[in-house]
Amino acid sequence: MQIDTAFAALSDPTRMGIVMRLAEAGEVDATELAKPFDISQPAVSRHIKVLETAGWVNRRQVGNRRPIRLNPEKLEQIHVWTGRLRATLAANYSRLDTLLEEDTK
Amino acid sequence: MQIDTAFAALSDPTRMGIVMRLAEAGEVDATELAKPFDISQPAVSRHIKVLETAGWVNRRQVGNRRPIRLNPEKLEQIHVWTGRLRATLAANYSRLDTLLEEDTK
DNA sequence: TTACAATATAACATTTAACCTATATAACTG
DNA sequence: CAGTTATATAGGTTAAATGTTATATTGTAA
Repeated sequence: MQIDTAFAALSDPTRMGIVMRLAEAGEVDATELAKPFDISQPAVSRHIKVLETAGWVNRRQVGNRRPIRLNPEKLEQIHVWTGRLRATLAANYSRLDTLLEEDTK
Repeated sequence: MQIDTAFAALSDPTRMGIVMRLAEAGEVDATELAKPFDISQPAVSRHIKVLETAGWVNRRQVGNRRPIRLNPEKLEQIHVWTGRLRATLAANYSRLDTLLEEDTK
């Protein structure tokens, strides 16, 4: 499942910004995507590649442009994962609190 | 909100392993937490610190031990964030698909 | 108080990530 | 075909992350 790879891809503010923008704008060309950032075009190109490798975005070819869009499955995967972990945690929480009280005594 | 910091903290497999274990075990001492990993005790200690700084875990002091536990709020935060982004994406999706069809023509 | 156990910090080496400029590739335009 | 636009790759530099060993700190226990 390589869930840590998915997290690693979002650990950079530029990539996070790209993901947020794609969620709102739907589909954006690489060049357009690069504009708000104060780094070079090649740098953005590599960020996009990192996101693609991690499964966060898909690219298609339209003429000489490469529109990028979010892969909703990846988002879903993280959402589900956090949901499950939350459930696991909640299940263990009451037991844990009991232990904490004993410790305090 | 520094959501990318939260993701960065989970971008390392050791830290991800620590978080998973804490979700299941509730609360674990630093030494105990280090055992499954093939790295030194100081390395694990630093990973714990990264998680703590990012808000993923809390430590308390019990004698000369430092039991660690997950901070459920952080998990909740990520869960909510992915949920919202998913909603945003879904809202834009029908519009996007229309665009894609026009392109294909 | 002396020694031990749990954990953190320091100092240093090594790997990885991110950036830049220059250049390559591929498609569009005249 | 020649020039331009969009994007990717290569080569090199710098900074950040990670790991190691040695040592410091703090609490426990004899």
